[in-house]
Amino acid sequence: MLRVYNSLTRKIEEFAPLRGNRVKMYVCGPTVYDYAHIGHARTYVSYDVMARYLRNAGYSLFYLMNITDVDDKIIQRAAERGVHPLELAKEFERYFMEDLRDLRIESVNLFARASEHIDEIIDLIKGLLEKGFAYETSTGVYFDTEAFGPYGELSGREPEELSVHRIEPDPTKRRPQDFALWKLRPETELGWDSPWGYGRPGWHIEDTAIIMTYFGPQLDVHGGAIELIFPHHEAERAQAEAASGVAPFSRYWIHTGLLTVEGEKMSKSLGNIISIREVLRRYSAEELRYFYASSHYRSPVEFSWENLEAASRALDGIESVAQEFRSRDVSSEELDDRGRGLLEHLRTGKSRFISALEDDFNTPLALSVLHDSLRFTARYLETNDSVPEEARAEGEAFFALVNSVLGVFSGGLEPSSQLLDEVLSLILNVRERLRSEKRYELADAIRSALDSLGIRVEDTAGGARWRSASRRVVRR
RNA sequence: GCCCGGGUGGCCGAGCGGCUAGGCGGCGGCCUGCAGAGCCGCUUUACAGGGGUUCGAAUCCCCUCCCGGGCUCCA
Repeated sequence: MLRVYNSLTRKIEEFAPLRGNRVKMYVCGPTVYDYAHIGHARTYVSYDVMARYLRNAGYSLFYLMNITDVDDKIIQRAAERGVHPLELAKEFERYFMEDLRDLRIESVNLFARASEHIDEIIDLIKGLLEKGFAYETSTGVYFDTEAFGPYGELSGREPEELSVHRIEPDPTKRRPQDFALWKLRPETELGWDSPWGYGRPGWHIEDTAIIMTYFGPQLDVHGGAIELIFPHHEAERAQAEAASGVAPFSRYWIHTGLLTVEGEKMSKSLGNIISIREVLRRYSAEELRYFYASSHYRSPVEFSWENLEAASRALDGIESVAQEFRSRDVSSEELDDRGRGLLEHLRTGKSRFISALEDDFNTPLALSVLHDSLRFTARYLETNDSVPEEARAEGEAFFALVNSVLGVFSGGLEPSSQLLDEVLSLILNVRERLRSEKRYELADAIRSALDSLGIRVEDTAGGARWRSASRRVVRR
């Protein structure tokens, strides 16, 4: 039974979708005006793991993500470059999609652009005005936070503290905490006609409109990074529940912790950005995903190249043992005590791995279970040449599960092509010959040349063995 | 200032009333032409500080200190 932390109740709750085993999940997507960084990746990989887990556990998941392509920052950046805002947005949306692909994120069912849901946004605002949750002024349409009782509940704020503000509020608003649903803008700027005049939607309304378009008044999981809980998610919830009269808008509100660098969150304003593509030039997606999985999704995660390197080494050890395990001969003889022990250990390992994930997606604990199982396996391999077929099947199932949820194994665990196998065995045979003739310089040169191709050669007592090490993204 | 999270061994990071977490790094050993990986041993009587509750506290309660985030740009 899956249990998840719900930000709304601040408790771990049993996960039960609104209808049967169907799960509607929405995650706040990017504002596409620049390259995404590894803080964004942390969030998207976290939800990817949750999505993979849910599907693996038998849920029928529909995963929806918005693309914010209407936004002041996009407009500003486009003006600087002398291009149309939607052109600029398209360009960075393309880069974002490339990043997702390179991060092995394929779990999103539908991406929805704000610019393509203006009608729905306008309808939603109309509804809010009719029900008395919004009011019109000379600068736009605003949400009346006082009319919506539970405002502040999600982020745990009292009404009086909500009026505190850093930026001078629009003077036509009734209260500082009221927020824009529609902003009137000059016709020279990007915008659309509306019953209230030419302009653009406010920050929060696109998400609500998109969710309600595809999911109706309720969804199961609403996700995003913790920094969005206020005011963004607070506002989304208010808009939706006010408009539909149905509560809760989202059954579970899930928030990911932020990625920090030297203790501070990664953000443009601090100038401590490392882009996804920059990291993927040096480390594989699998290594980065392992790094993320090694801390809990709600905890802040401190990025450093050293920490990523440590993750890479840990993953390397896992792959090495797994590879060795699968390369051994299979024995179909009756199980002896040790064989039975291995089988049992792998079986309980797999179930403990699942239990860890069921506990609010505790990936660090799940990884420790994996290490534990592999250490046991490695010990077995120290003193046994072959692997009982039952244990082999159990191990394969375990690794397949790990990979389908976490996506941390690179080519090393995929079946390689026959041609590659044959070519490598040819090369390694020649190299063996060189070694037996003590021509080590040439043998070592071959090993290091293969290594730079992503083929790691390891000489063991039983002969040379190779595996494809993590594949870095190579962009032409 | 107010509101949320946190502070666990050299580093990362689970645990959240009793049971060796795990990983990375370092040192020694086995194996080995070298490298790598693995195995064995050590680093390991760690839980910010101070009070309390309890037979028993990293875990519960109170106080203090420190760090991160939010307080209408943000994944």
